[in-house]
Amino acid sequence: MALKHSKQRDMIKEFLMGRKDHPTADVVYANVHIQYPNISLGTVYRNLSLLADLGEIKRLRLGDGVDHFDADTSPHYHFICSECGSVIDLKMNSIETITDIAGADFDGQIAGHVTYFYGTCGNCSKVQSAAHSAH
Amino acid sequence: MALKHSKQRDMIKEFLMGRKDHPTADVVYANVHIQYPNISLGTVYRNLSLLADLGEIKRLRLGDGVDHFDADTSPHYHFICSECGSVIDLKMNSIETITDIAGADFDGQIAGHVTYFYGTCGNCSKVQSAAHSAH
DNA sequence: TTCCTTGCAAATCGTTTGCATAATG
DNA sequence: CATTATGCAAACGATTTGCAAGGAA
Repeated sequence: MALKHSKQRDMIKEFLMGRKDHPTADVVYANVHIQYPNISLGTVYRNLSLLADLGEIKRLRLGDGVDHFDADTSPHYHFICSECGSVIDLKMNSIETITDIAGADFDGQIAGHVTYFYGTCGNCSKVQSAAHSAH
Repeated sequence: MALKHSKQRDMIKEFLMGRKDHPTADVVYANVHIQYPNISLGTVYRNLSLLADLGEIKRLRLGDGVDHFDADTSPHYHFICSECGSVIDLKMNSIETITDIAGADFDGQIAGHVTYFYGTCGNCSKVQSAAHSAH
C-alpha cells in the first residue's frame, strides 16, 4: 500500500508534463524508452494507471479505442480532430450547468459528465481548403 | 457495395429495437442466438458495425471499454450508473449550445460533441440509502 | 452466375497480470 | 528486512479479419 519511489514513474510523469498533446501509453513508452532502454511497456501501463488513480494525471477516453493521458489535471475540455486525430485543449466558458440540466428530471443522482468535441482542427481545415482551391 | 438482404441482420436490428437498455455486442449475440442458433459472433459484430455506418443504429462509447448499441437514433443523451453500469436515456432540455461555446475561441471547425453523464441511478440510490439506514 | 453475407477460427490490438528478480525505505 | 516496483512474457477481452461455403439478386 505504501508508495515507493521509482525512477521509471518519475520519467513517465516528467515526460507527460512536457507534452501538450495527449499521448497514448505506447507513445509514452516509445519516448521514455529512448532515455531508459530497459523500461517495459507493462511498467508504463502500470504507472499511468497508478498516476491516474492518484489523480496526478488524467486518463482520457476519446472514443478512438485508445486511452490518452494528460498531465494537466485542471478541469478543461478537449477537441479531437476527425482528420488527423490530434487532441487539443479547449479554452472555453464553463458548461458545468449541463450537469444540472441533465439532472432536472432524473430519478438518480448525477455526479458529473464526460464531454469532448470533434470536427476539423485548424491545420486540417487549411489543408482542405488549399487542396480545394488548388484544383 | 450493393447491400443484400440477410435474415441475421434483420434479427439483430429487430432485437435492438425491442430494447430500451443499450446492449453490447455479446448481449445481442446471446439473445439472437436463442432464436437463431447458427449465428456467429462475427456476424453480429459485422452487422452492428454496418448498421451503425448506415446510421440505422447508434454506437455508444461510454468509457467502459465496451461498445453499446442503441436503435434509437434520435438525438438524446445517456446516463451511465457508476454502481450497476446500466445505461439510461435522459429526457432533458437541449444543451446543443455547448458546441457554439466550445467553438467561440477555436481555430478549427467544431462539428459536434459527445457527452454522457454518470452518477448513481434511481435504483442504486435507493439500495444505498436502505443499506445505510439498516445499519 | 455474380458477389454479398455467413460461420468459423485465427489474428489483432490495447491492456492487464503472474512471477521471479531488483530496488526502495 | 519487509515490501513495493520492475521486466518479461503469457494471458485477456473486445473486436476484426481471411477464407471457403452459403444465400440473395
